[in-house]
Amino acid sequence: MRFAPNPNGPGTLGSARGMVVNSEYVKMYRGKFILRFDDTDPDIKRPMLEAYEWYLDDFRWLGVTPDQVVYASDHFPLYYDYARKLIEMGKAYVCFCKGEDFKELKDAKKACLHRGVSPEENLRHWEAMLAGEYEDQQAVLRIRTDIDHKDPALRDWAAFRIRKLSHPRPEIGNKYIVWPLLDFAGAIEDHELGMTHIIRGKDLMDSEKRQGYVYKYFGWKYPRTTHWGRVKIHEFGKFSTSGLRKAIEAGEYSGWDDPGLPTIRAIRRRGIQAEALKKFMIEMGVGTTDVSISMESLYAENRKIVDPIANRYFFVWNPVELEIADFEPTVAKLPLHPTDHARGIREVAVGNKVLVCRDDIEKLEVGSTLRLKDLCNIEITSLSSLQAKKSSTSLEDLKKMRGKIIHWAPVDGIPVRVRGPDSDIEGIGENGILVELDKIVQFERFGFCRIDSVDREKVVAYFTHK
RNA sequence: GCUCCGAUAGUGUAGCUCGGCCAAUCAUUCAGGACUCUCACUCCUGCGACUGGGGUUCAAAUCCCCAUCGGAGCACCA
Repeated sequence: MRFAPNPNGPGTLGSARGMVVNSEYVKMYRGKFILRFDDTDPDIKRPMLEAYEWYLDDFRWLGVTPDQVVYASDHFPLYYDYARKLIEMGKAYVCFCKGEDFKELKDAKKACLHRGVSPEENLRHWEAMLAGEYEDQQAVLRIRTDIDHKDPALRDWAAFRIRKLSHPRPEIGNKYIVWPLLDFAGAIEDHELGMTHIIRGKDLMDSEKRQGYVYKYFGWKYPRTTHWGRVKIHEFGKFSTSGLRKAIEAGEYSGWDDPGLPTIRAIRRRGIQAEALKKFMIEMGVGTTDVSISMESLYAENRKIVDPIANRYFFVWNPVELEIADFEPTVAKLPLHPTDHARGIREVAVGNKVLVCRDDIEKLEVGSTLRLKDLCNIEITSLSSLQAKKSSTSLEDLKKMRGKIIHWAPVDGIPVRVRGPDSDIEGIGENGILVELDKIVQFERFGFCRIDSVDREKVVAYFTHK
C-alpha cells in the first residue's frame, strides 16, 4: 500500500488518516508500505521543500517506517517512456484544443480533429512538446478512451501538460517542462511499485476508471481499491492546505504549527500523543461517507494516555493576591501525581500571601470558608483587599463546612503563557514547571498542557485539552 | 446537464460480501451515582439508531425497486 501526498504543505489531520490507516493495514497483513511524494505540479499545488522533511518527521513521530520512500518527480523519464509507447500504440494523442473548446466537444461526445492524427505525427508533436517548441497551455497529451462514453468524466483525459517553471527540488530544477498529471503519474507509479491495494479519497473515484484504460492498453492488472469520504472536524470545519496557507499568510496564525490549526505539527506541539491519534483514525474506519467528527474523541483517547504520566502543577489564571493573616511561612509538600505516589512530591515555599484565580473568589463573601489545596483552610475576612485568616489545616473540617477546594500559586511563581486553539491565557504557575520542558503536565483544575519553552522569566505552554 | 457513490443512537463505528445466532456492537458525548484534597483519572447506572415506501422470503439492518437526503467527478490541481 502507499500513502501519496503532495508535499505542498505539512500533513493535516486528513493526511494523518492516510498515514495511519495505510500503515496499519500493512502491519496487519505484513505488506509493504511506500511513501510516495506526488510532487509533479510546479504551479497550482507547488511542493514546499520543507514539507518533504515534515512528512518524514511525522512518520517518525507516529512510529511508522515506510519500507520505501519515492519521489514522483524522479520518474519523468519513466513517464515519458510510457507516454511514447501509448502514442505509438495509437492510444494517446497531442491535443492543441483550447480547454473550453475541448470541453464543449467532449460534452457533445465529439472528437476533436487532433484525435484522428496518425501515431507518427503525434510522435513528432510529442517530441516538439518535450523540446519546448510549444508554450504553456498550447498542447496537452491526451489518453484516448471512449469519446462517447456515457460518463463525461472518462472521455479522453489529459495526461501531460506544459508548464515552463522550475521544480522546487534542486535535483529537478529546470530539467522538465512537460508535467504528468495525477491520473497518469499515479497509474504508472502504482504499477511500477507493484501496488496491490489502494485507499484513496472518494474525490478520486473516477481515477480507477480513467487509469483503467492505461492499464488495459498495457495489459496490467489494476490494484484493489477502496475509497473514503472527507473528514470534517467540528472544531475546524473543512480545511485545505491552500486555505490554511492563505490564513497563515494573512497573519491569522503564527505558523503551520499554530495551536489553532488542524495540522499534525500543531497537534504534536499541543501534546497529543501518536498513539491517541492512531486510535482516533482507526476508529474512524474507511467508509465512503463523509465523516464529521469532534476533536473530543481524540482528546478522550489522549487523556487516558496522558493522565497517568502527567505531573500535576498549579497554574493560576487571572491571579489575585490573597493575604492570610497569622500564617506561618512554610514549605508546602504536594504530590506530583494524585494516585501514583511513587512519583514523589513537589515543594512550594509559601509566605503569608498566595495567588488565587479571580473566578474562584468572585462569588465569595466575608466569612466564607474554603481550602487552599494541600495547604490549609481559610476564612475570608475581607474582599475589598482580599484577606483571610487561617482556620484549620484539617481536610475533615472543610468537608463538614462543605467548603470548596481551590488551587493557588506562590507570589514569586513563574509567569506562564498558555497558547490555546482559540486564545492565549496568562497566569502564574509553580516554579517546578521549569523542569518539565517538552513534557505533558496537568495544570490542576485547568487542563493538560505541553510545556513548549522555559526560561528564567517565562514558561510557554501549549494547551492540549481539559 | 451527464455520470458515480453513500445513508445504523448527538458524534464515530461493528454487523451488510454468504438473509435467521441483531429486542443491533464498541467508543465518545450527555444525564445520574461511587471514588477522589483537581472541573483529571477510574468505576457503576441510564438515555439513545437500522432515512421513508414498496417488493422477494417462513424470515430483511442485510437482497431488489422507487423516493428522499447527502457527497463526489465531468481541470492543462492533487
